[in-house]
Amino acid sequence: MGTVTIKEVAQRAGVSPGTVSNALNRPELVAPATRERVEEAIRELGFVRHGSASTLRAGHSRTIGLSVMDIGNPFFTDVAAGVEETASALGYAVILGNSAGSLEKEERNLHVLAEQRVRGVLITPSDDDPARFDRLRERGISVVLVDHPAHRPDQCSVTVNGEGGGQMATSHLLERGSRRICHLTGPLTIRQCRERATGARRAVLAAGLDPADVLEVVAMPAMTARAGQVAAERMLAAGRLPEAVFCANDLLALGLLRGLLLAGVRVPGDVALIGYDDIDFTAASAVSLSSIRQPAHRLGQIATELLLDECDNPDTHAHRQIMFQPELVVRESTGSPR
Amino acid sequence: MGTVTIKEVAQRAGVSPGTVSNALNRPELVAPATRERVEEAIRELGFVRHGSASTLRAGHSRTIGLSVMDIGNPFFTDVAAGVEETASALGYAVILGNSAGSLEKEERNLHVLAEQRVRGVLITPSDDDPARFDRLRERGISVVLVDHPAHRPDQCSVTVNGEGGGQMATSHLLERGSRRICHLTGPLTIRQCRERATGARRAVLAAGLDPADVLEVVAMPAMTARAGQVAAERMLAAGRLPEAVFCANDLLALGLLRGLLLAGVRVPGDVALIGYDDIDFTAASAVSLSSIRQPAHRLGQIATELLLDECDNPDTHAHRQIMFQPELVVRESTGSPR
DNA sequence: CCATTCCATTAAAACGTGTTAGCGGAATTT
DNA sequence: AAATTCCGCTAACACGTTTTAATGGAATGG
Repeated sequence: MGTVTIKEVAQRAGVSPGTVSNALNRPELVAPATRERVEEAIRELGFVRHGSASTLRAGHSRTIGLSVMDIGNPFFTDVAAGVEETASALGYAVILGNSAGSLEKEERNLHVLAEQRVRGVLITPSDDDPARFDRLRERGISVVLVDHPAHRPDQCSVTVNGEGGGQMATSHLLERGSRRICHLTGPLTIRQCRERATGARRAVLAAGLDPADVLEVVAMPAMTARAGQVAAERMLAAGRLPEAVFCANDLLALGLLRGLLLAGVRVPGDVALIGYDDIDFTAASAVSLSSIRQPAHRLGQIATELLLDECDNPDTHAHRQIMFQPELVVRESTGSPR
Repeated sequence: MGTVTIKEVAQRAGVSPGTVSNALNRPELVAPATRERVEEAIRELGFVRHGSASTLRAGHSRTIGLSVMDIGNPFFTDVAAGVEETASALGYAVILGNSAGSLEKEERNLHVLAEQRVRGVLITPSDDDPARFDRLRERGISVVLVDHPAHRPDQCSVTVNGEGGGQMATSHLLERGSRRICHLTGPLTIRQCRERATGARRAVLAAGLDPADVLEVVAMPAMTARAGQVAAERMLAAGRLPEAVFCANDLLALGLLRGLLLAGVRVPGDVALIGYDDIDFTAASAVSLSSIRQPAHRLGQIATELLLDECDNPDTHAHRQIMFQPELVVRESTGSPR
């Protein structure tokens, strides 16, 4: 009961199991008439191919793994949506893992993915160790890094220029006239945070100014709205507000914005504010938020295409490190002070 | 090369393949000394169990499927996070599908999940047809409905009381003194929208008022911030603003809020506003948004526990239809007019 | 000391599919 | 008409694991 196998389909269609398999996987090998009979038998019996048996015999599966750092962050949600859309269109299933920033959890996820013999893995790694994925690749599991540059030429990666984005945001604040800028960011162990900070510094230098005078970097332990609000409270307690804040993340920016507004600080009048990621909600916030837009959805699409190309055409595949350019979106929070 | 099998591990440890399998799955059957040898061999060779072979032989996998309606909606993201967390803790992998509201896509997802022989499926179905999942259950794939009530006692479901939530929101507006209320919602083909609308109506009746006088229902084709802003523009064009708006969704509410504020309408002074879902961003919006909180993360957790219990203890398992109660969260957007 | 029980281990048979080599017959060429 | 090529199909094995029945040896009881 329950499971109907390829054998029963064969019997019903009056052919051998091998022919049914061919009709499914290499239809051009089987005569139109028999193919029709097989398809009818499949429909009548409600046959569904046993993916595990198929994987076992064929040596590869129709699934890919996706390991992200924070499924709660809309940026990663957008990436995930792009991945799911592309993979699904090509008949691949996506196994989702949320590392939540924990290296241990990430390792556990990768182990599960290895057990499932996924065709490949898309991952936003929590650390910088490039050797960590070698074990996977030795097993024939391709790896594409998402939002993290590959260190070596034999690996694909898809990123957005973080230094460029940081520079863009900071230049915008400088052009606006701000000369005391705070860069509110997350743990500097996170590469994206480091990049954006570097970009900020570079923008100050490019303007012929001394970072020591102009730029103060404040790193919070988390990149959440909650952390942003805490940062606001600290700034207010310290007494001396910066003229502008560049947040490494829209969530931080939204929290900071809320904290400042609650205390009666005017934005952008007293403090200008720019975030990063341009998530959907920035436009709807108290003061609409200027931000650096990243093509998250597209990132997911391209990463998936790269991965599946690497899987399906291992010999012709050329490893690529693709870097998208972010885009400055100016809204009210850095508008001219009224 | 690459794949190291149970056989090689057995050879290295000087035992038979069967013993290695036992050491992995039923350690109590093998003597401590040999178990130690086996574990060492596994470590040395970097052996990873072939999940497909295991599934094929054992007849069931360690994966569950999750099919949601809109991965971009923070409510579902929270659910997904709860699911991933719980499943992962129990050693299960989660295959993610995004139906994007399309029935056809949902069917395709379910087919993929059936092929993968997932242990069970968590689904937020796009329609009301209860028979649609029978085919899955015949194949031994358990189904738990998420955010959708089960019609039959032999099926688990986890929901949040939508009528109650709708009533709660509307009563709150009525108590506040509003007598011309607009209910802004999405397609009424969506069950959640219907429920909330019913709740709104019931609240009006419970207050001894006539819905025809008090309540106007406006259904948008989508439940996005964009749609909310369009709704605001229409209201303004129509000239006559309601005293209060109950939105079936925070995204709609945020969009509406933005549209109203841009036109100089005061919230809650001219129009009071309440949303639904209480997503993270409501607190950070222009005017912080009153909303109906749903325990999304918990929903995901419980649904997963129910599903895995049904899988692991099919005889003792009691099907349950769990309904959570939502919670009113009052913020500025329904505060007393200044 | 023999019979019994118990324990740790093994050999071998599945699970459902993909694939390879080969077979018979029809179509084509000599 | 015989020889060759081609086409559509089949038989049978392999993939890596789990599981059942069987095995041998140690421990226990009479």
